[in-house]
This record gives sequence, C-alpha cells and structure tokens, in this order.
Amino acid sequence: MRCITIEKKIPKYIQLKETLLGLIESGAIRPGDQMPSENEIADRFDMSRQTVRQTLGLLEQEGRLYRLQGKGTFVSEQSPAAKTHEVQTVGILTTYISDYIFPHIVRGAESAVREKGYRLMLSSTDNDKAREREALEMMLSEPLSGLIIEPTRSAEGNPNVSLYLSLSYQNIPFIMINQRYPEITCPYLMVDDEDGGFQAADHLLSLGHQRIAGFFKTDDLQGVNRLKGFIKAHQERSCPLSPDMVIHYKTDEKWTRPYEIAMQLLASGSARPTAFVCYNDELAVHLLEAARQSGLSVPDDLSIIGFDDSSLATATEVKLTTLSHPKMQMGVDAAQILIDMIEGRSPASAEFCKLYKPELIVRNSTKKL
Amino acid sequence: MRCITIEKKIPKYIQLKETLLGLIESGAIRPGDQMPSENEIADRFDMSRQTVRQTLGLLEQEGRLYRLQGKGTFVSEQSPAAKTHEVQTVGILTTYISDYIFPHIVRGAESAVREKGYRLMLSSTDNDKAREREALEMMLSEPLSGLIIEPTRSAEGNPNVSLYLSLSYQNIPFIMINQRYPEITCPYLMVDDEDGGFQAADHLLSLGHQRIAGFFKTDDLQGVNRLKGFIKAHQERSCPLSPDMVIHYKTDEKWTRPYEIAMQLLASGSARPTAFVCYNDELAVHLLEAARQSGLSVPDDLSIIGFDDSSLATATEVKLTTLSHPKMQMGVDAAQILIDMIEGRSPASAEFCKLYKPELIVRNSTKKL
DNA sequence: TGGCCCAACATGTACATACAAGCTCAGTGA
DNA sequence: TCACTGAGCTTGTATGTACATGTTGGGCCA
Repeated sequence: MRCITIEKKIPKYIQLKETLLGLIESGAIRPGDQMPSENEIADRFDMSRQTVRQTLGLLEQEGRLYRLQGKGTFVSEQSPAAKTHEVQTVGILTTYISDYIFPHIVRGAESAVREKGYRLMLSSTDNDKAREREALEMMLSEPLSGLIIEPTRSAEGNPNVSLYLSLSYQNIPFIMINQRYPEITCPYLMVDDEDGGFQAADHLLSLGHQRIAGFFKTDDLQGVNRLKGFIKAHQERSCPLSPDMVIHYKTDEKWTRPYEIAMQLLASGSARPTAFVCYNDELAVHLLEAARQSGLSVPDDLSIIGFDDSSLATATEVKLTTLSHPKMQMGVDAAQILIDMIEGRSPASAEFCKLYKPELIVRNSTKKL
Repeated sequence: MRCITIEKKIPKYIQLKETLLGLIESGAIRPGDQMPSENEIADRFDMSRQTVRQTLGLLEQEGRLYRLQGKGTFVSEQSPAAKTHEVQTVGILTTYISDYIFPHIVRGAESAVREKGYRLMLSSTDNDKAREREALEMMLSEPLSGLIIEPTRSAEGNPNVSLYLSLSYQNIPFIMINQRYPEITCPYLMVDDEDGGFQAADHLLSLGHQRIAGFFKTDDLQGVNRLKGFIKAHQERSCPLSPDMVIHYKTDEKWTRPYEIAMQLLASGSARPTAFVCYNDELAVHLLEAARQSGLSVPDDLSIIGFDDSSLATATEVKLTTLSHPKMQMGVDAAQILIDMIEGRSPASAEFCKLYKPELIVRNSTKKL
C-alpha cells in the first residue's frame, strides 16, 4: 500500500521524460527524427500540453532535443556518445617541473593517466606557497576528477590547508607524493628518505669512515628525513657525530653554502672529513668539483655518496655511488591509485601509504678507508 | 511607431529576467539573500505567478538562483566571478616529457601560461605517431583555447595532417616548436640547428682539425639540420669530408650504435678522427666515455663538442664545449605568442617564425691541434 | 504558370486555478 | 517544559484557456 503511494509520487513530467528517453534509446525515435507534436503527446499520454512542455523543456535543456518554433521538436544527434566517453581530467601539482627528478615523476604520471583515458593538467608552484594557492584555484576552476600533489616547502607549515580540506569536501580525491602535510589525511607515496639517509651513512661507516659530513637541504621534509637516517646510522654504529659535520642549507643556497662549507671542511687538515653524504646527486656532482679544487681525488682521498641515481651520477668520470629509487614509477603508481579512487575501485583508505625503499648503488665514488 | 512595436515584442518573462538580474548586479539583492516570493513578484510586477516561475526557472538554470521548496528562492554566491574570469586552457604536446631539455621547455610554457591566467594541459607522444593522434583527440575532447605542439618524428611524413587542419578549421590557434611539419602552415619557433651544426664544425675547423666525425640523430629534422650545417662548414672551408665521418643513428640506437662506431673510429690508427661533433650533450658525455675507454684524453687527443648546454655539460670533469640555446625561453615565447593569438592581439601571421641562434660556449673539451 | 494569401499546425508566451509538498513558527495540550 | 499540531507561508506539480508567432503547403487569383 505504502509502496504504491510512494511510486505514485513520481511526478508525471518525470515519468514522461523517462518514457521519451526510453523511446529514443531504444531506437523507436531516432536522432534527427521529429517528435510527435506537443498536443499529440498530450493526447496520447492523457495529460495537458503544459505538462508535456515541461518535460520537453527538461530534455531540451539536457541537449537531447531541440525545438524549432513553427516546425516541431526533434531528437538531437550525438548525445549518447558525448555522454559515455566524456574525457575526465586529472591534475598534477609539483614544486618544480624541469629540475632533476621531477620530470620523471611527471612523465610517469602523464603516461599512466593517458593510458587510462584521462587528460593531465599540469601546474607547478616553484616551491612558493602563494603560487600553490593560485595554481590550485586555477586548476579547480573547472571540475577536476582528481589531483596528484607534491607539497610545497612542507617543513614550514601550510597556509593552504583550507584549500585541501575543501577538496575533501567537494569529494575530489587527491594523493600526495614525495612529501606530506601532517595536517591532511590522504593517501601518499614517498621514498623512504630516512632509510636512504641511513643506508648512505651506514655504507660509509661500514667502510671504516669515522668523520662523515652530511649536507642536507632542510626546507623540505625529504632533506630532514634523510638527515634523520644519517644521524640514526651514527647512533646505531655508536659513532660520535660532531655538529659541524651536519650542514643544513636551503633551496636558494644550493649553489653557494654547501660548496663553501665543503671547501672549508676539506681544508681543515687532520680533522678533515673522509666522506660526504649529499642530499642528492646534483649536490654530489657539485661537491665532486670542490674535491677537485681542493686537490683531493675521489674516492681515494674522499668518498662521496649521492641520492636519486639521476643521469648526473654516471655522467661524471668518477661514477657516483648513490641511492636509487623508482622515480618514474612513483608517478605511474600515483596516477593509478588516484584513478582507482576516482572510479571507486579502491580499497585504499585515507591512510593508504606506500614507501619506496631506496636501493644503494655502489659505484666508484666510495672506497674502504 | 515600429520601434515601439519591436520593443513591445520582448516577452514579459525576459523583461523580468533582465530586471531581476539588474537588481542582483546593482547589489539591491545580494548573494545569499532571499528573493521575494513568487506571488510577491507577480503582484509587484503585475503578472501571473506562472510567468514569474518561468523567469525564475531560467535564472536557476543559469546558476544565478537556487530554489528550496518550502523555504524560498535565493541568490547564488559566486556567479559573477565564475562568469567573468572563466579560466581558459592551453595544451602542450611534446615528444618526451622527462628527457633532457624538454622539461625546460615545458616549464617555461607552464610558467608563462600560468602567469597569464591560463591552465596548461600536458601530453606527450613518446615520438609515436599513433599516440600523437590519441593525445590530440583526447586533449581536444574539451575545448582548448590553443595548442603548443612539438612535432613527432618530423622527418618521416605526417599521417595526422588532417587533425592539424581541423584545428585551423575549428579556429584553434596553434604554434609549433623545435620542428615543423612542412605541410602545415603555422607560426613556429625553433633553434637554428643548421647554424648550430655549422658553428660546431667551423669552430673545430678553425682550430685546425681536419678529420672530424659527426654523429647525428636523423629521425628528426633537428639532427638533419645540424648535419646540414656540419657539411656546409666543411664546404665553406674547402675541407673534404669522408662519408664514413658522418654517422647517422635513430633514437632507439642512441645508446648503442654511436658508441660502437666511435670506438671503431678511435681505434683506426692514423686515419683516426681528431674531433667529434655530437648531436647533443647526452651523446657527447657518452662518447667522452668512449674516449676514456680508448685511452685517449680529452681535449689533448680528441676534441668533443656537444649541443644544448644542458646540465650534463658541466657535470663532467672535462667541461664540455657546446652550443647553447634558450631552452626555457622557447617555452615562454611559445606560450606568449600563442596567448597573443588567442586574445587576438597578434599581428603574427601564419608565417610567423622565430629562429634562435645557438651560441657557442667554449669550455675545455676542444683544443687547437 | 507563377505569385500571393491564408488555413492548418507547430511552438512560444501569458494567465488562471487547484492542489501537493516542504518549511516555520505560534499556539495548544499533556 | 516539552512535544505535537496546524495555520500560513514557501515552492512544486498539474491542468485549463487564450492568443502570438513561425512554418508549411495548398488553393486562389492574375
């Protein structure tokens, strides 16, 4: 009884809409065909012309019909096609596009996204919070199906939290790579930087090095974590670590400060470090130059270890020992997990997390003491 | 008289719509405010409630109003903002994203595009014609305001010409970078590769080298043009060029063929070349290794010259002499010219063309014989 | 035969009425 | 005091009528 009452609550004009759509979908009325006139429909379905008009208005608004005054009402051409494979868009927001390992991440994401039939919207923040906001707002000006985000300057708080929260509110899935804002709960992928830092230091310690200088960029969490692992390795091996053997620098100092300090350290006689752990290969190559300038040979006088296994690591004459991680794969994985979330296939909770263990690649820049 | 008749032809519900919009725009009714009820409006403007409903339906459809049954009709929040600076999108289609100099081009384009308030859609072809088509079709599934295209494998014809022609037909401006399809007339930006090849060879010839081997990737026009300049320099200097001093290779052979041939050439005794001109820095670094393997020192026994002035050029111990060109600037210029075209500011005809003259950067990998 | 006009029919505009359904709030009753 | 009810407002659904406007085609007239 109740059921029937509820059934009956469906308005007539909606019922008519479904009926007409059925006729169109079934092919009884084909694209381009003229519909029966309003009066005819009204008679046939035993309703007033006004109600028919209301239905037709809806269908016209949805693009399924078009009406020509004086001529009649007609079925639109392409509607189902346009509706079924409408292409969706995924956004990726990175700090830098051109530098170093980022292109590989972007490339991985792009190829995975393209393969799944999505488009990729790209934006970068240049590691600037204001630009992060700008880019996010611009990307979201048209509906996005999902976002891959590489957080900007994550060690220094996050004025754009509200924007990220509004993403959740709008039900737009997103995933973070490389780093993560602690305030935001979302799936993320990152290299196990602490483990990498640990492996680097541990490798050198196991080779008998006692005075190891570590150069870390500390305005992002990656550098902080690598440093953490670096310290941990010293603790586990019970090797004392002098504070002046830990060199912090910021992104904009990368071509100045580490080099200068390296030169000082290398000139410091008997207390001179016998090994450098570098934040990444770029810096390692740079400090390799510092060693040359100081008249020291690598690895005989100084061991150097990099991070990322970039193309720079093997471009040098002394091939760099470094920590390798799947740069492009992270982009691919991020895209795939995100698309799983978009398409509702994912069991990946908000807590989902994938850590990539770096692999130590021993080449010729490190040597037993 | 006629005029008045025409005035009177404007339907009441349209008039009411304009009136209400006026009230909203003027601030008399503010976003979030409740509108007068349908009956009230009907009374005030002396029309039936049905007609008022028609107007409100239109405005609701346009997103200016929303209606809540039982509560009333309200003015939407953000409509004017969303309407006035609706964000447009520009696409960029490159062969590779992560390799080498492409990230710089993409970055330049991204930053210029973002600055102008556009969004950037990114896709790559992996130098594959089928994927080029796929990517183009996908990007165009939603309207794009313009496209930056780096042609795919341009030395081998172009099965996708029709797609590009349809761009013109749809009035979507586009611009090509790095290379150009000869069948398509459009503005383009490129490095003057022929001049670069010429400068490289000329530099070595002027240093007294007589036997110079040139390694060129010839499945794209860039390599072909660099080779052209390489040959031209020999002609102008009246220096004979033996055919086996010109090595062609294809993209997928880049890690094999040139290296092998270089090793052969370097082992060929008295006829051994005294200098290498390389398609790019990547290859130059690779052939630097071949020289080391052959026990030859650079630049004393062998001069090597690269192309692109990439980060690899200074990562090596022997800093590479190379040809520099504004990688990122090309992306910036492409974006700016394209946006000028989109916004109709451009006097740039379809024939517009900008050639970047490469600049020879002399470092330590070349030496007077 | 050719041009014109008008009837017939299509959708568009406008108004009237009636009742259904959802929200608010004041007043009632336990 | 608190919960319920119902009056009175809102928008939503449904139908009726009337006339305007645009399209087509057949029939009339020159």
